[in-house]
Amino acid sequence: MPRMAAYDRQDCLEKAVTLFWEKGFHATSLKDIEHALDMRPGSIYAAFGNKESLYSQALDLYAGTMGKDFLDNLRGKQTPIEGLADYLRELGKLRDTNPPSRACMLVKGLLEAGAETPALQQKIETRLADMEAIFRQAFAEAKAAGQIRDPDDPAHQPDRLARRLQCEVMGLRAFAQRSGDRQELQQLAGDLADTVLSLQA
Amino acid sequence: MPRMAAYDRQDCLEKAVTLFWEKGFHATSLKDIEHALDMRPGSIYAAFGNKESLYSQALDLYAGTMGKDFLDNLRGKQTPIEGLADYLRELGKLRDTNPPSRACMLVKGLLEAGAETPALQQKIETRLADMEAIFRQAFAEAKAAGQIRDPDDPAHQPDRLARRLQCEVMGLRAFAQRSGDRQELQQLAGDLADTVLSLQA
DNA sequence: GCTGTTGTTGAGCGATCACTCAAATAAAGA
DNA sequence: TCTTTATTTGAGTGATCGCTCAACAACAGC
Repeated sequence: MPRMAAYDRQDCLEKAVTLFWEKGFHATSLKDIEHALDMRPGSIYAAFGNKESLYSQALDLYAGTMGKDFLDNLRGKQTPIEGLADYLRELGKLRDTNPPSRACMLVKGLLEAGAETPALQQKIETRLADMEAIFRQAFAEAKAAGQIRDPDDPAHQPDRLARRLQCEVMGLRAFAQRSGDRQELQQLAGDLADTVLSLQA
Repeated sequence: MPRMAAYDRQDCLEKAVTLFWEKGFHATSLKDIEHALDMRPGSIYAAFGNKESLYSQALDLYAGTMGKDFLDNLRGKQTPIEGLADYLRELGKLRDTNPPSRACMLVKGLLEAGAETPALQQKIETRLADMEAIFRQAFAEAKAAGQIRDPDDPAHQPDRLARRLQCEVMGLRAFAQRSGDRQELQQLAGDLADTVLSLQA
């Protein structure tokens, strides 16, 4: 019957992630989007709604990909704890592999989203809570497997460890946004990873 | 001779800090600034240059105040290490005392500043490096006083400890931007503070 | 080829952006 | 009081913002 869409939706969203991740929501104009997606305004609005909606969908794709990558990374590691430590260590290499967007897109969004965009705020909070839950689950599995030292220490409960890990990931990736020495970042990531490893029974 | 300025420069910059800190650079319009400073465009441009220059001067005031507050906090504490730990613990209360801007303005700027504003990028990097140096100095004093455990551990060198502390402060304050439970933030800050305390000899 | 349906196009909408400048205004010295 | 000099004012600049929509183009069934 009708005409087929000329664009690939997933491909567009990936390009939108790249663009928004780098420039942020406010600094990205529709001109930028038109150029990045190679689409004209009408098509963009027909496909994704408006700028905020496109950003929101890009956030979903980003968060989903991040969560999936994290879980993939955990699988195949000796223990959950070692997997978590490795994850931090990997973030130390982020400087070389992923310029110029190193900070977490969710954190960038969290710090940028104001009261004028409550829907974005809520989405970002939800996605961050999702990540925290994934971390908590990993720590819970480690604890269930008896791999956490001092399991009765209240500071070693999965939820507290998860929040702390998320805090450190946020900090590390914000730190990584700086233009400082490559090796210093890797060293910092290693130090944070060692802290996680020291939790091991 | 001439007419005196009707505004107080320092007072204006403080208001600019509050405004930019909350809304970020891009989301703050000149209308917002006119209203916050109670000045008309011409006066603003005569006094501070342009929007970017005003933001830059606000960053300076913010960073200076933060550094000063941190050093004031260190004085009067039993040991440097305890002072650093207390600083982290205090950040856990940030949720109640300082809404709605909890994340560090420098970090917000770092994640927002793009290649279009290299001057801002540079200023932010410099200011973050200054903060890192202040942290390093505090750890160096602690080490000189023999208050650091395992002083030969390379991970316990002042520069590495400083970077790690800055990373954790960045993370904690980004985390604090979330609307989550008040007590959870305080708990997280406490856990991070305890990690610092565990460095003590 | 024709028709019906949907996707694509891009000129252009009103609003807002950062910013300017000539005129009005206020204070200090003559 | 009058002149001089600096500051304040706000209407208005061109540019860009996010976004719309009537016209056009492409495909599937007939």
